[in-house]
Amino acid sequence: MVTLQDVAEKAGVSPATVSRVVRGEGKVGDKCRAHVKKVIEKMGYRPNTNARALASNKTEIVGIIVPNISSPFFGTLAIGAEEAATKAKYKVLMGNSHNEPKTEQALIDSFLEQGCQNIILHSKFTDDATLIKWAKQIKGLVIVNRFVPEIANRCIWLDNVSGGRVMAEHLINQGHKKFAMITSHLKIGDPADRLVGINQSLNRVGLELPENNIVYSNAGMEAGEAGVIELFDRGIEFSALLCFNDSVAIGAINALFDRGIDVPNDVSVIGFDDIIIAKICRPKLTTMNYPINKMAVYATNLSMELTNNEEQEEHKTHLFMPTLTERKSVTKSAS
Amino acid sequence: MVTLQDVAEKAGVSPATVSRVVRGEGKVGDKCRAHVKKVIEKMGYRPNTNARALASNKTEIVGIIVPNISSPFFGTLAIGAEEAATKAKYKVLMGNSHNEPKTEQALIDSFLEQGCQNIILHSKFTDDATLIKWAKQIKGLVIVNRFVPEIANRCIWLDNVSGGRVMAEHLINQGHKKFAMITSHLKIGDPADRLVGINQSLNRVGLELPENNIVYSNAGMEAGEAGVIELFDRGIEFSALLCFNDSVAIGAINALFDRGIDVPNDVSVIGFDDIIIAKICRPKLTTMNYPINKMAVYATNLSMELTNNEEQEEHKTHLFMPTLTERKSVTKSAS
DNA sequence: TTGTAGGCGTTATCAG
DNA sequence: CTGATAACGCCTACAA
Repeated sequence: MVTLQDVAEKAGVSPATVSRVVRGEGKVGDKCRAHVKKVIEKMGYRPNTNARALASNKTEIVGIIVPNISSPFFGTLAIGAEEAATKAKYKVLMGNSHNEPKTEQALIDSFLEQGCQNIILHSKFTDDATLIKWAKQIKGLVIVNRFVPEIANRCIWLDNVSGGRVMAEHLINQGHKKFAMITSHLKIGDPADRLVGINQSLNRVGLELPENNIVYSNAGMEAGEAGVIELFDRGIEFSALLCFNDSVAIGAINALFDRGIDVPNDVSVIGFDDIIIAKICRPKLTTMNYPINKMAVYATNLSMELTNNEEQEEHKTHLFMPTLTERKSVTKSAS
Repeated sequence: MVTLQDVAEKAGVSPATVSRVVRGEGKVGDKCRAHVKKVIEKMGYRPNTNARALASNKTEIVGIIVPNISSPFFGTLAIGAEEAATKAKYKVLMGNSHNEPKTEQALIDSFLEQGCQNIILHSKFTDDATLIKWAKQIKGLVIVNRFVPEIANRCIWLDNVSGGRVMAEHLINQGHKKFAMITSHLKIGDPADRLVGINQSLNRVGLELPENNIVYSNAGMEAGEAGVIELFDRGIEFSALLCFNDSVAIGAINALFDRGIDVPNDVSVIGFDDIIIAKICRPKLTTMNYPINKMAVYATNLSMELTNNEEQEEHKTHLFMPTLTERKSVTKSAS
């Protein structure tokens, strides 16, 4: 392994000078710099990241913590973060929390131990207080998909109320009047916000989504299937079904299909997230696009700015808007 | 930050002793050890990974390099590797090669720079010679989904010939006689091996897959759609369609559906990989299960054994078998 | 603009 | 069994 020292000797300069040209900082004469660069090239010198981290107490690593990277949504998040990190020559550490706060804490500790001060965190079950504590000890901590007022400027999140509003409006514009919904049993956060938006749009035109037309469950495909069955058991009539996310929507469509109900001709279904399978399923899903990739890129850049002492407006947060993606699962109401 | 020194002073012993108890190596008196441990606990000491790496020239990091972690297949791979790594208290570096050898090389360099000697690599486009070179300089390099004879004991791969055989057999057992296939345009590696297996099964019972019944394209959903159209343009008749992977299969099913052809009643379709969407699509896909998660776990453990100087049989490779997963896209032939 | 030297937190080799 | 004491490779004041 070639060290800074080796290069310095070969080039006939001091280690300090080589260090300067490697980092591109400090004053170095043009001739000298060119010469050193050539020697570095020739010897194939690569700085030792660990030594550098030890001496400078800094690293160029961003850590990504998500529930499960194999889900398309988080995979997309990870790709965005990785892209931004790689572009800045940062490395990326990855960890799956499986939605367990304990695991999350362990990952944070592990990353910190590695000297990683840039962490992109997607956390739904760790309490605000803990997040605030972490934010204090981790300069580059950024939270994705959650809003914590005390650390607003570290939060990159989505306007779920607006999302709910837009999806309901679209259905209204297609002439739908009878709605049902399959959403998450979590009564706070995203699901609740979307419901607020949906009701805003509905109420404005004198329509409503009766509580009895809402099935609360978890957020997977099975939930969509079970949700449809539950709605039928309750004897609910509806021409438009709002789903918490695309997986739920696809499960619902399958269950409807099994009962001989065609989507979109008999019932319209709308999803949320716009994950890859929304383009693959049949019918292709009309859904709200969640710009998670862009958000991840943004979050990563923000994190790096944070650790590089770049000026950040403390009293600002980072809110993204979901947008309607029209495909084939929603159509005009027959009535 | 609490250092080894701090602990040593507080405990009234030398740094060397603390280091010994931290690492659990070397001889330390029972009393002494217990006392030091208590102090460590009380002070909340965490070893500095970078200093450790610098001094010992070892790290506990495994690097994962895949084309694109947001695809379900690679996401599943990553989850398996991460799980095994985390269990051994290793950290995980992640990189996406996007199938570009240059990017792959850059990632390898980057990981090496970090001191990472455990690398799980999924590479299809880097040549054997380069892989062999890497294997020489990276003690814990393990290749997933590829066989390179010279470094056989570092290769974790799938018996694609057997996979092809099994999928064809299943179709034969259902009474199918007219086959078509949409596969990858790569004439070597996985696609070719599967084709060999398919032909073995077919030939044994006097059947065949004529070259004209094969469409070569890439491996995405669009390829499946285009493939079906191409087959019809050629006027091919078939009751069973073999697809290179699940995405292709789903694209094919959609294209068939658009033409009023029902799967599985009119045509049976079989996929490969058994990614998550195989359970989600309609009809649920009959496909070959690719145990990529297990393979990733295995690969990661092997990599760690390799760097820990555990005995490894040089003349051994690691071959996994795909298995048939029956769902709803294949049925008995009408004829 | 360039060089010197001390230090970052651990490991590991010797003595004792 | 325990304790000094060099490394490890690089950064960074401080000098020159």
